[in-house]
Amino acid sequence: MAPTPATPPQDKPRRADAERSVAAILDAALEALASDPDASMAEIARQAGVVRATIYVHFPTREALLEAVTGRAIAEVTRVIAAAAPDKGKPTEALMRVVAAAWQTLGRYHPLVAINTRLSPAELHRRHAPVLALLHPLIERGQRDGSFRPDVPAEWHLSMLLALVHAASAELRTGRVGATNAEAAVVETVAGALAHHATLKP
Amino acid sequence: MAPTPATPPQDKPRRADAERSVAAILDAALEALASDPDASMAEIARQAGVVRATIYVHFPTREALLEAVTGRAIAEVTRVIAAAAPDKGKPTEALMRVVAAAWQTLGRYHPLVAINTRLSPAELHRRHAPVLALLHPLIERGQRDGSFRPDVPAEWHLSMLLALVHAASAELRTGRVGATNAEAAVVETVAGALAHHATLKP
DNA sequence: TTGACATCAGACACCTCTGTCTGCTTTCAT
DNA sequence: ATGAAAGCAGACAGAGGTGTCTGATGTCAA
Repeated sequence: MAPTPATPPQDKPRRADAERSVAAILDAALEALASDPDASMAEIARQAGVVRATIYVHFPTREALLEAVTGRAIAEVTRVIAAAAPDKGKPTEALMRVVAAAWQTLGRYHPLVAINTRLSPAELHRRHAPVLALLHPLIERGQRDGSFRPDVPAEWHLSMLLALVHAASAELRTGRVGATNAEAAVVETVAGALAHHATLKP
Repeated sequence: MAPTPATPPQDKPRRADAERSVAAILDAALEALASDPDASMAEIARQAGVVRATIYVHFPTREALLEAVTGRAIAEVTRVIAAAAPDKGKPTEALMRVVAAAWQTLGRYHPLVAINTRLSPAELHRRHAPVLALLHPLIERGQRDGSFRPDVPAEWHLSMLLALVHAASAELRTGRVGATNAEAAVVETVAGALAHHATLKP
């Protein structure tokens, strides 16, 4: 319930070595939590080349570290989506443009997606709230003009979108599909999933 | 690696009260793990109205209990899917029929889906192997005849299918969508996601 | 009815993780 | 160059979890 700030930002100007440590810790957390979403602080510290206590200098608790890691990624994706102008052009085209943009940015954060699997659906939605809020008008616009299936709430489409993108990211990590095909595949899969195609109804 | 049997079946004929205990434990595990996938053995025992040690009489380890709970559901869904004849009729129609059948059976196991979120993608695929094996030929058949997008491996489609059904189940549990709409929505969402629609490609 | 099975109640050893604390040393900023 | 900030090393208490065990009590099946 507490309005925890996503990233514990540059409140106080940190010293150069502190800045380096924080970066190393965040990167290590990203990697460590990718292979094991329950990775301990000790494991993260080890990968960061840092002593465990050092983490607690910058992040008061494990939870805070998690928030910082995910917040960084979500914030970046949110920026990219906003830049892709979800409110411009035909809904289907806008959707594909937005998903493509998000996917590319997500490229740097595929490890992070594994963390999502440790969240309850409610918590997952809470963390993705900025992204979902940005997309909600687009979905409704598409439902009004018949681009997207109108007989479900917009939240349904948003959940499916989220699930597909995350699953695609996981698929990429397994190596079952190459990075080259992945972008086109995820864009079209999402577009097809939300689309309102009368032909499919017998 | 060990070929653990999904359900520790009726090796030895258990006594009537033992049978009752096992059932209560499995049901309690289902519920407990739904609200918290990390629920402890103590919590499960409490909900089952049983002492913790009793669980260990029937399930040697926590892992084994988890296997038993998930195995029961997967086995049932597998049976239902097989009964829906995925190899008969046009691929798209077969897919919709199969998804609808699976979804209905899944109805009793929606709590269980939460457990999936604690599994790595690889582990998730392992547990769903019986289901995926059953669907694999259908996907390939649909790719050959142009029903499903052919430019991705069949495994891609299977992953997206799995992700959508699980997400839909989660969506249902949040109450954001009613049970009445859910079946049609999930069926059409899946069908649209896998479909090969040339019109979407600009 | 009787003996084997199952449960209960409670304890135990063991483990892992978190968060804190205490010196001591290194590194940065001024 | 000097003091403050940051890091290291290692320890600590506390919480919570798992799996095992014992002995007493209840329950089923033949």
